[in-house]
Amino acid sequence: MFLEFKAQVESVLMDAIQNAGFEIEVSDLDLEPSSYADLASRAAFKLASLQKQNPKDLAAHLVSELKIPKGSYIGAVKAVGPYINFEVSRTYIEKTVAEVREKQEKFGSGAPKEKILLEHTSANPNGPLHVGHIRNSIIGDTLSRILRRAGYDVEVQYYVNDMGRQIAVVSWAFEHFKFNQSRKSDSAIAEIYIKANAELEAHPEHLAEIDALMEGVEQGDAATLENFNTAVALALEGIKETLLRMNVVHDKFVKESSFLMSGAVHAIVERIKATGRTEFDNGALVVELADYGFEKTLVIQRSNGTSLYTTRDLAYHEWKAGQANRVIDIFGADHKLISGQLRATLNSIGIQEPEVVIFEFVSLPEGSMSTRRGQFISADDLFDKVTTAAFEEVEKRRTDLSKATKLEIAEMVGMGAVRYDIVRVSPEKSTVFNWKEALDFEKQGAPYIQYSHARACSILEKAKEEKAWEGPESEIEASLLIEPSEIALIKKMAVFESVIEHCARELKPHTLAIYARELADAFNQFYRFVPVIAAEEAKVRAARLALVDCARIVIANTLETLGIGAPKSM
RNA sequence: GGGCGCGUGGCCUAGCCUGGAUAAGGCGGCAGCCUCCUAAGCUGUAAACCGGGGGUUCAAAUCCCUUCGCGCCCGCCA
Repeated sequence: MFLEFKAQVESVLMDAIQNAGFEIEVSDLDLEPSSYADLASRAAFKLASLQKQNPKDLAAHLVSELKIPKGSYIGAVKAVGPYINFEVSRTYIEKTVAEVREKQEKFGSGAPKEKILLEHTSANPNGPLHVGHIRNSIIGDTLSRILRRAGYDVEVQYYVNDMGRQIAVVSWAFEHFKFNQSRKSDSAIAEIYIKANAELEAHPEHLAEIDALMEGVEQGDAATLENFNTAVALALEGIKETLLRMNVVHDKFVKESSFLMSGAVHAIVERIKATGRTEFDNGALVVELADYGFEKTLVIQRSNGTSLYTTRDLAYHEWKAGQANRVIDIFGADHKLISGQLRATLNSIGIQEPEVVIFEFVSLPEGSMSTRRGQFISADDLFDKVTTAAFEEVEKRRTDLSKATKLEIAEMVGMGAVRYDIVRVSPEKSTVFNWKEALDFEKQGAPYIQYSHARACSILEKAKEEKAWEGPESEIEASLLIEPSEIALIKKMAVFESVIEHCARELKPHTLAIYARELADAFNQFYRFVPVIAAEEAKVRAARLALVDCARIVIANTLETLGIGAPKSM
């Protein structure tokens, strides 16, 4: 709805500018929402410098030239100083309500678009996911949900490192340490992986055994492969469980080894060699990328002839490029350089490069996290503590509910809090994990938004019980929705689609988190100031109930896009 | 040493790309609001010269230069 409004403002304003005898680009209209107007134009500033005239006079002049067609989404227009302020019309308000009621869970969705292949998480299967990994999962999953809502056909993949050095260490660890069957499989893997690393550090003479294992896999040795697979499967089983609890789902788990087996790794190395930008450096095959701005060469083959992660990743990206129109990767800040080199190398052989979203690190007060050193807070641990804290909150507030219901709510609230807490911060900000904040269900969090959803549901439920509501299909007079907080709420709902569109274009999921909070703010203020069930007139009550239903829908759609549960009661 | 990112009230963040109207929100502080649809809510209030310095511009948190601080990277690891 908002996008149509904006288009109308653009068209009307461009006409006025033309009628006034000026010329300007649409982008110079500088249309932005502000606290003064639904859309404000700063075109007068631009024209002022071109025409050498006072921007105030220009703004007033342009407003006098404006012609607003009947039934337009544009209501009042005012020149305030150099600004031209546009308000939406009643038509806009009432159509928004009608559109939400009609489209329901589809409200805010865009038209079908091309296929996108999005890769996220892809953590090494050498232990459980920790709080650093889940920033990747949550950014990636939220982005995939945003893109789907925007209309893209999104396939989500997890790239499984099933043959790197770390996995060789895990495999080696299996033969030297006892695997604890009673623990969650990924944690048990981490346990022996940490021991193995300590052992290898103390006795570096064993490192040759790791190299031997890696060569075995590279050459397709059945027994070694089998051992690697067992280790990877165990770790992955636990990781998948953790992802599922976060409401994160991957369509495919793609193994690195498959590209070696298929010959794709060998083929792409040959293709890179054919560009003439490779050379041997102490026996290793390296790619020269100075013309792409990289001082260091990129090693794509060890001197013993085996491939590296990067080599297999090149083959993986070649394959991905053939599967979709766009390829998006979510990587941690430690991948900045390597992903740049990867892109450059792909570009040099004419393969479509991925769009890379980089997020900065989550560290602990005592330093950065490391699975190898055993210094990390596992995601499972965080989830358990958060849902326990949420359960205590529910217990305090709702003595009327069964334990099962309270547990269900606590799970939604706790996991929602985790997801929201991570997604609300823009990815380029590095953060320090803090237990106190993680366990604090503050207003700027998922519980606040979930609570506004529960309140909306509760009003509708009560109205149904009291037979005061004819249900979502009832005829209403939207013209009765005139309270300031009603209008503010409707305007907030109307921009949902444009927020989705913006997040999808910029690949910035945190903007949606901020919108969710603002939407909840708008609903809570409406809730506070406008009686619904207690409304005097039946027609007004019906219109307000319909509005509550709309708010319920848009809040639920927003939460769904954030991958956060929308409890009907809490 | 080089590259990239970040630096906004006591604390955590939004805004920066695409410069413009009082720098926005939360936590914490202070003062209020439950005979009324769930107080995980609402209202009010104090608190920031947007790390420092310089520049561009009619206009800079936003762009440019410089400097300081923090994070990440600069492996035949991933």
